[in-house]
Amino acid sequence: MSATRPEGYDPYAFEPFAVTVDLAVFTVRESRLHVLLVERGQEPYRGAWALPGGFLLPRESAETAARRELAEETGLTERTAADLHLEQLRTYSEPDRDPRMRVVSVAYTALVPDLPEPRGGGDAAHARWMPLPTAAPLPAFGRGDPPLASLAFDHDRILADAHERIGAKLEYTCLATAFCPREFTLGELQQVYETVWGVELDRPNFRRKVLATPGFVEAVEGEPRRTGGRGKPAALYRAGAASALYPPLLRPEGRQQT
Amino acid sequence: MSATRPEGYDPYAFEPFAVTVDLAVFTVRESRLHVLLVERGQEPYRGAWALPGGFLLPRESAETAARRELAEETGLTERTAADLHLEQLRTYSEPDRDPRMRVVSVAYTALVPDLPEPRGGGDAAHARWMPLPTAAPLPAFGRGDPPLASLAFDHDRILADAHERIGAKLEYTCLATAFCPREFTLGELQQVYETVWGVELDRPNFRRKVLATPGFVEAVEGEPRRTGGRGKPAALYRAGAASALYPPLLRPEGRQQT
DNA sequence: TCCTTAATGGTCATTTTGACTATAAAGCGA
DNA sequence: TCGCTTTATAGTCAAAATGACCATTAAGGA
Repeated sequence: MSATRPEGYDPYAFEPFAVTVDLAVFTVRESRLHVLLVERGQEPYRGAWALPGGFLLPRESAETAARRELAEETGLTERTAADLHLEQLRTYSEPDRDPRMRVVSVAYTALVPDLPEPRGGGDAAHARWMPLPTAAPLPAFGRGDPPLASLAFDHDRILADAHERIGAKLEYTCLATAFCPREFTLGELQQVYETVWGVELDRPNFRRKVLATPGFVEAVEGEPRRTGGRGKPAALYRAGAASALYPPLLRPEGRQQT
Repeated sequence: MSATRPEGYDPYAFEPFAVTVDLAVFTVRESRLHVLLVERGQEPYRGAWALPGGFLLPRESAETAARRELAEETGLTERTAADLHLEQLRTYSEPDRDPRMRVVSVAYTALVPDLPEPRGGGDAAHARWMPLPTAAPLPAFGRGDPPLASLAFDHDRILADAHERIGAKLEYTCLATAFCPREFTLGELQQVYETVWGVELDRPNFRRKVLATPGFVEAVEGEPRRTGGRGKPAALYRAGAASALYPPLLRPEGRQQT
């Protein structure tokens, strides 16, 4: 198919690459978007933070490898991790992205509800939830947080791509519920949107939109939650059967984009 | 990071994979969506049709390899091909997707205006534009077309994913202009939407929407085209500077999705 | 008990759609 | 040359969806 593979050329003569998966695992915690990072124990980038990930096993698909890593890094059993939302982001293959050798990495994005601190076995001991810088439009939260800006390899780029992708997918899918526990209030769901997008939304309008979208959420039988929360107890909902939002729930700043 | 990589494990000991790119190159021709296919000259799947593609060169990124293949298969110079729309679709890595060996393939989607028949050098001699089955909602066109339904490897799946992706992207990006020549009429642009989506759109409404979206298209200075076309000559437009559509141009069937 | 904080229930004006009608400007066949 | 057909364009009108607000309800806390 190319000058590099003329007729008669041996198609078995290929350049070998190492293939890995990298995970951008997000959660919403205390109105901040957090990503799961691990501290590197060896060169290159020893001591730097990086996205969790690892090599594919010989007969594993990237998806399988990603779910395995997800379970390990979050400290959940694979069985529990099987329910988490995981989707392929894109593949990074720049020749020099890893100084050691040629590594092609398939990146995945995972959305999880607020989990306990990562207590995985193995070297996940160095894993930690790191808050992402709050987007401009929101009131400035803790400005003293760890400066998340120079991860190992090209992981800054992967993280940025992942953040952008989930922001976009919240618009036209029911993905936001993946950040919530099994039962949640509309206020919590709205928090997800506000946190990921970095904007504030009008509560009544958000509620109207969500409830008007068939299959987005479904009410839990009886009672609202009372919790220690200050205001009026909110009704509880579960994720519905729909996967797409129609019409979409567009972020307000969309107008300003080019 | 895992039981397979305990502390002290040599991270350099990785399983080698072959890495390829596969291309789903689309064009709109005579109100049908066409994809570029090549006939395989050797086993496996000898004689079957497949998406064009090939191995990454030692120091090439997947993107570079994809653009190189695109130029070769379409018979365009790399310089010309550099202007074509090319974007990464996703990566396919099932262990047995290639019977010969472990191959991880990064798939790309390309959109091109109606080009002459592929006359590439090398083995692109077996390349051909193949019409895709017309989606249900449209009037049944030539039902006697080649049954595009069992491509080599997992290329059916890749093709289906690519088709779905471009359909979705037409909704919220200005991508449709990538199918058109440099100057085009609104009727031609509408054709793109109708062809990819397999629906009919209301002409005045389509026109209103496109012209109301700043940066989608811009009018060409003077005159409309007259061409042999039957009706009133249409005004000519060029692609504008915008890349996103806000609000999006939603396909009508959206409602029926889950 | 009064105040503050959220959740909910509504209203109203604007925007955006979707469905259509009407007019203009070619090409064609008789 | 005269209709007829075809495609482009200009509008109209009502329904649907959004954005901006106001009001009420039901806790928890000082």
